Amino acid sequence: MVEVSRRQAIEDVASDLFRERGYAATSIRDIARALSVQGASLYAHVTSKEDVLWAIVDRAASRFEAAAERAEGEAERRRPGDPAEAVAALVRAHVEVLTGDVDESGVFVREWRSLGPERRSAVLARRDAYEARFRRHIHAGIALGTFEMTDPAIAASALLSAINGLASWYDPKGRLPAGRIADHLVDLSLRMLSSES
Amino acid sequence: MVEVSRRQAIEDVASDLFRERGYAATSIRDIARALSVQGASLYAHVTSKEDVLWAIVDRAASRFEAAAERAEGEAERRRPGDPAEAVAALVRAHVEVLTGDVDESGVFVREWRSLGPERRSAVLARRDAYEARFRRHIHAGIALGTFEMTDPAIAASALLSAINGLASWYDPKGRLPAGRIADHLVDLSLRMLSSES
DNA sequence: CCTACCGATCGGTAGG
DNA sequence: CCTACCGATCGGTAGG
Repeated sequence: MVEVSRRQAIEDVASDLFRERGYAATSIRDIARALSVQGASLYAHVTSKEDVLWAIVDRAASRFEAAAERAEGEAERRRPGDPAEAVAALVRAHVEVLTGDVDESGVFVREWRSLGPERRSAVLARRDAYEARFRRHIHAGIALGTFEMTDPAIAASALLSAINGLASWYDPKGRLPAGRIADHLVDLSLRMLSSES
Repeated sequence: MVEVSRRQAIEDVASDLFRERGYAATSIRDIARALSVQGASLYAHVTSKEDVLWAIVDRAASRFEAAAERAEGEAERRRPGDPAEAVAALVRAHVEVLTGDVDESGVFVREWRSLGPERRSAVLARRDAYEARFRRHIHAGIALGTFEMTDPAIAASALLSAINGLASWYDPKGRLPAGRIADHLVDLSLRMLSSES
């Protein structure tokens, strides 16, 4: 990857290390070593270690939000008011963001708890708003009879957990390409929700 | 909870803290403070910090394995060769272990990566063997036509991720009791797999 | 981006 | 279970 800035290079290396060993177990000097500079030199580009984590988590969150927004819009254009179409689009978009940058997404999924109190609760609120997209379509699908009666909150949590698990086992050089995995997860998700009529 | 031993008290407090802040972000002195003793005093009962993590992870793994073994046995006794019955029993057993001790299970699900290389790969192997139980029943169900055609490895990963997500959001004092949550997750799991015939 | 350095904290040991 | 202490490492600053 071509680095546009030193700051970006730091965040890329940090994403890799944070995902691999976790934020707390990664030191500023670990990041610096991977860039062949002294630890103290990083402070010319970042103000704190948490600052780097925040940049990664915030960018990942924005990517997920933007992709979901676009996916919902396109689903609505294709099949207005169709909850299955909307959920399928959301799942596919989520998988695409996740497989598009495993490091960044993995840090977002697993390491946001290491943020300070205000940022942590800000992330929690954004995650809840994101999950609410799924809850809304599940709720609508139940009302329409497209989806089986179920608890929308549990179904949405289970569904998102299922696809977020990908962050732990997806391997870009693995058996299946990202597109095929997305197909499978869309199928599994819809089957989990759909009524059998 | 009545503590049977000082060692057990240490592990209980450590489970709580490891789950809350993560292993790397929790110091031996944090654990000691929660027990109102000096940090160095803990070393009369444990040989290292990783030793404590290992005890927690190993015990949790054993609980999941034992529960799964029993669940498969009972399912086979009730409905021999019925993959749906087996998966339902496995999911229910898993949820019961998880909700039975959120701290221990949460550490097992999230913090096993902090173990040293040998222990980490031992845990990975046990997790794979555990997941293989699900894969086997899914494979059998597809062969029988009970389950929809799908990739058993992806389906098993997705299913386990979905229920493991519980470790992140289950609240013993929450809206729904553990039993009701288990019912929902069993339903969602079977629906995810079952063919619509 | 470097050297030099700060105070704090880490996991762990010695010896009682 | 305590006091006293070890060497190592931590995030971060000063001053160039």
